[in-house]
Amino acid sequence: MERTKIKAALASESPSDAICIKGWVRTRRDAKDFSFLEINDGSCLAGIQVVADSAAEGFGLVRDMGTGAAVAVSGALIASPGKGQKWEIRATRLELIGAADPETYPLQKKRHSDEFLRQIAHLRPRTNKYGALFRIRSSLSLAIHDFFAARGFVYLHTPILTGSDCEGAGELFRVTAQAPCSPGTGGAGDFFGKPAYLTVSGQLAAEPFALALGDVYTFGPTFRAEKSDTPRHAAEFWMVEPEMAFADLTDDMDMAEAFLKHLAAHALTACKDDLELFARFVDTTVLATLETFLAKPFARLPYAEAIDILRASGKNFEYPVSFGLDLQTEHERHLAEVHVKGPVLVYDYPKDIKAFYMRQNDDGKTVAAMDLLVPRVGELIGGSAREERLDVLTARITELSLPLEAYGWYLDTRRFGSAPHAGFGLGFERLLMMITGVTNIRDVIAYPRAYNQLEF
RNA sequence: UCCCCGGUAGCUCAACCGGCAGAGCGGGUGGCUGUUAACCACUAGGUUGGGGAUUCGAGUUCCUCCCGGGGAGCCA
Repeated sequence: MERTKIKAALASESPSDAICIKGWVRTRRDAKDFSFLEINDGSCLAGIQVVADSAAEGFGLVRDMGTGAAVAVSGALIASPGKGQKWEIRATRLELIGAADPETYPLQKKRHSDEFLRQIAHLRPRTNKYGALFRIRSSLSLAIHDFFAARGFVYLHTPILTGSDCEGAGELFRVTAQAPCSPGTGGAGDFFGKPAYLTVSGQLAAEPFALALGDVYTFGPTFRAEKSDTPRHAAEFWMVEPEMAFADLTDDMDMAEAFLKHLAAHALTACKDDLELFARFVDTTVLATLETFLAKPFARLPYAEAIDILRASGKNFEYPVSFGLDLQTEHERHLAEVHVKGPVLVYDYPKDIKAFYMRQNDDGKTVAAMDLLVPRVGELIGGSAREERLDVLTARITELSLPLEAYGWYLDTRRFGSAPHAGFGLGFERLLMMITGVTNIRDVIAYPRAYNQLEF
């Protein structure tokens, strides 16, 4: 008999006398002559209740169908006489596909700590919370493509391997085809004949495509070798990077705001059931947070004004606040959590604390850069208008003593048909943290990679 | 890399001033005609993260290493 997914079975309009489901036992409750089994197949948060008695073929195997076992159940889908569920399956045939030894199966039908589940990342998707998390992750990934597709963006795949150590964001992982400790590592005898790295951003590769296809975006893995051992950092994470031709910083901020609102709205509607789990057990404020997000325009604050606000706050910050210094975590939190109490776009940063490619403003002091700060998560988006003027960009590269020759291809885009353009990067895992209320980035990645951590 | 907290049964945690290592859940066995965090009874389960030191005696104090969590820096 053809397998029905539990999500579809639970959504049935009418009973059925022949249905087959396959999944994993979450819990079993035995009475004297019959048993209840709750089966989950990952298609949705809810499981389906199976009632089995001696009339069912294979009933003798029920004693081995403990938590974690893979089973197939055939029977009739009937309205449940019990409380708590609309439908249940009265089994006519039970099959044990894969047993799970109850003495050694690590997952119990009780709540486990995130720290414990992190150690069994290969089994945690079988829990309600992580099943829900990864369904939401999938759904939001697709929503990202929907958003850009609806606006005529081209989805661009930029390389994971790069020879450029000047992408301007963070520490890089080196890649080699040489034996460990070989003297030729990264040199002339190595695979590429020169040092190779894992990408820290697709932006520089995306810009030329924006200046050809108009609007493009990348969505893929990104690698940072910083020894940032915090709940908000991973060595491997996914980043969304739109890049738009004929766009300035205001267009950039408008796009970032529309993008996030689209994703928040999508989570509230398309991921409703899964999201409610997080609202109940992880962070009771997540739904309200998303609704606040949608309710009004994001606050926008020039950096200089943000500095004034921080100074006027009367707060005794650990780190100094003055024009020209980067905002520290405590400052970002004050702006997003205390001052605005919601998402805030801070823009026009001093040029000395920002990357070389950001467009210089006429004041000679600032660049057209923006960060989106959100409560609890901190920096969710970083973006800018790109310096499109060849002479200004060349001068800036020289001023910073960067290797001009390495940027030949990049500067070509400013040499031939240059145009204003802008873009931003969004850390996908941080978005998931914001939406679900999960506080550790390692719990929104299937198999997290971080400093001193490379398991599974 | 720095600062703080923690590591005790499969899981979550107790154990007072240094004095016999415990509970709940989970597991096993038995019971129960509709359960749903099922319920009731019984039962097994420990090198207290590793190493060293102090002491008549260390889960508890000291040193050191390992692992986990939180904060900072850096960033998305």
